[in-house]
Amino acid sequence: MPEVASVAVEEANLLFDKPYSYRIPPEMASEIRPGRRVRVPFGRNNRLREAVVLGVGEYDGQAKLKSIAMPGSEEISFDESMLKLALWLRKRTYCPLYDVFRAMIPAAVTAADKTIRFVKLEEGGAAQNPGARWGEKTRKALALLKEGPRAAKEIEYLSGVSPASLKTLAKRGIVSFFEEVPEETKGSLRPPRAAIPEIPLAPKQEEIYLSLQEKAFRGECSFALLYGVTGSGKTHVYIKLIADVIRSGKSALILVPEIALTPQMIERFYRVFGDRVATLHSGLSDGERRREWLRIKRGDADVVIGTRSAVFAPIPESSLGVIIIDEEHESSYKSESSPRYHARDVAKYRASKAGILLLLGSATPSMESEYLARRGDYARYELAERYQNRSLAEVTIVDRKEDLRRGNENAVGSFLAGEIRKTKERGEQTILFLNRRGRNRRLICTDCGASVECPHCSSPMSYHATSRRLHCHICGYTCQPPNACPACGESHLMLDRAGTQKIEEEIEALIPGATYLRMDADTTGSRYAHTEILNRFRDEKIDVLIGTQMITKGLDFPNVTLVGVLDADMSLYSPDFHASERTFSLLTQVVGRSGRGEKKGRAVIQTYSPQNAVLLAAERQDYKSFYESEISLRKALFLPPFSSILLFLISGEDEEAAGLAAERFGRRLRGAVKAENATVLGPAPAMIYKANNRFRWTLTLRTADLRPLRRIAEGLQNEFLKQKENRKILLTIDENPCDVP
DNA sequence: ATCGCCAACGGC
DNA sequence: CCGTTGGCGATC
Repeated sequence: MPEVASVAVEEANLLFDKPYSYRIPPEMASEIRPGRRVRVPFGRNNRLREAVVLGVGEYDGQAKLKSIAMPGSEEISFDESMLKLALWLRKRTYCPLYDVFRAMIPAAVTAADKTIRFVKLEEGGAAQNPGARWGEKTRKALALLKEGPRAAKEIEYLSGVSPASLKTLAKRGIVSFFEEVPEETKGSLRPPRAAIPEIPLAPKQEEIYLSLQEKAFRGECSFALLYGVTGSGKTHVYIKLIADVIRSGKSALILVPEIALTPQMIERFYRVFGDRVATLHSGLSDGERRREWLRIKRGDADVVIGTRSAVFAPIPESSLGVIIIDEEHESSYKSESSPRYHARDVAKYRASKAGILLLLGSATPSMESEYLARRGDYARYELAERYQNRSLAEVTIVDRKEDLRRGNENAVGSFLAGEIRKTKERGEQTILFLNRRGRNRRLICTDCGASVECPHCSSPMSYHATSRRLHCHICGYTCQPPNACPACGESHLMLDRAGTQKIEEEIEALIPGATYLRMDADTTGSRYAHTEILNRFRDEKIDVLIGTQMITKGLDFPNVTLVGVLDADMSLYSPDFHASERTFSLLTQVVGRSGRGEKKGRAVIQTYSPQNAVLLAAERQDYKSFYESEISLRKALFLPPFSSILLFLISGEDEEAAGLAAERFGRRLRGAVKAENATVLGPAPAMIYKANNRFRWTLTLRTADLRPLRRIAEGLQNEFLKQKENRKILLTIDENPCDVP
């Protein structure tokens, strides 16, 4: 019987993060095993903390040890394979051990069930206030409550009634409050388990499917990359493969980027696999997330679809049958907070341990995956034709300088305006894409030209129409819009028009009578606004949909035959070496929204640099030539996939101290890797130099082989954090970051 | 992080 | 003389 357990404790700073030993009380001895979650007293005040058992052993009688306070539930623990995965992940994420465990099980699952406040109508309550005349909001709230009890927050949200008036209603005995654990079963209803329908495949799809099927059932690990142009029917191949896998009694794990953006794809899986589907994504409530996780854990669902963190879905290694990553090039698969893992790497690990097929799919494969596939590390498949022989959209690049020369400063150029008009006349629809990567409306001083910056970050604040406040996207700080410019003191602040708003005005002027809808951060405030806008666009045959990043993915409207990209240059000139790759992929995706039905699709790309090679490749929708020119550039510059990158981020509240610490660390790093095949750049100020009141510096290391450098980097990080002069300085390390910090 | 320990400093 | 303050070290 084990007497001692070594555990990873939560909220341990990197400075004192290490395995701690605890006695196992005899009555717990039979259930404590590696991977089990427990609570232990920690520190001088013996506050109970969550911990995960790493190993068990005998007590040598040497040290004085505290005892485990209580075991966590067996169901919500880590099996041996997941424990191993956690330790593997820890070696490449440079974070406290418990962070890795925390990322692997959703907080909604591990947290003790919380009750929330509900409201219900009191029996005969209304009779106590005969003839009472309520306000509109109160009447609406009471009408909702007639249907049954509801969460107080929900009532407030739906009716607009204030918490105070609800309280008043309770005081008068008309309603009453009670606390309850929210139901787990609430949520979207989906059809019951259905017979899986036959899916007709085109000959090329069939050929690929059969080859993948052979790999999937070979009983050993294999990796495959499916390159398929937009609309080529990759999903059909996935579904056939998944159907085979679950028929054989195993489970399928499917990763998609930000699921909220592809409700159509999820719908499709529900229609085919019914209640065998479980989803894990950010749009779920805590209760739904907990329910879905437990369904997977209990084996009640064998088709798991989710975003990045779903790669940790609790499917036992022996039941895992296939992993599919759709749109594998998407950067949202890389976590940008601790632990900074890439879901693709985790999927590779799980697939190789389980001895199964990992299938990566994309219309614009990442440079890394395409490189590995061409080298023969992955099997490579190609779907070059659109499903049912629909042709790809015809793309035209328009030089914006032409319009400017003629004095036309509209964002919608004359050629594009003409195309929109023709499309409208044919009774077809247009999508206009504004490429301003999450940039929101700013408050600008007409005197000095500065935009209002966050007081804690070197980053402009953005105006949110829903709250009528300024928000900082870096640190989350919000405030009322100031009256005077913080930079020059003049009170000439003006809200710039939203890019999409400006386009609306132009459409009105250029194409009289055209109907349009706008989709951006301002119009998609609530959870369902997204779907609502898209449904209206489709059902009411709105002429033009104007939107930002959020309209690029997965939309499938057969009547859309024109797509306009207003400013293709925006993402092209960024300091990140991924810029070309991102722009090409973005344009391909946007263009792919056009001509998905039987009608021919068109696309117009407006740019100031019409000779740019990336744009020209996008015009021809020629992934191959894009890849070939980009890969030779990467090779020449010793960039991934020819090298791996370690990014060191050093930050401190004291500007001078942070800079000096970065200098010191730079010298130390260069010294430590002298014998390795590595180059070090920096320290350089981070892109966002000040964030959250901290001044930030970066060092970038490139190497052909990461493996020997992991231990060196971890050692240097430890050494750095232990030094007194670095007391208030943070050092984080990111392997192959996707975004510049 | 967070807490307790000890040594230095200061008001009366 | 005793109370406050701040650096230091440990966390099983």
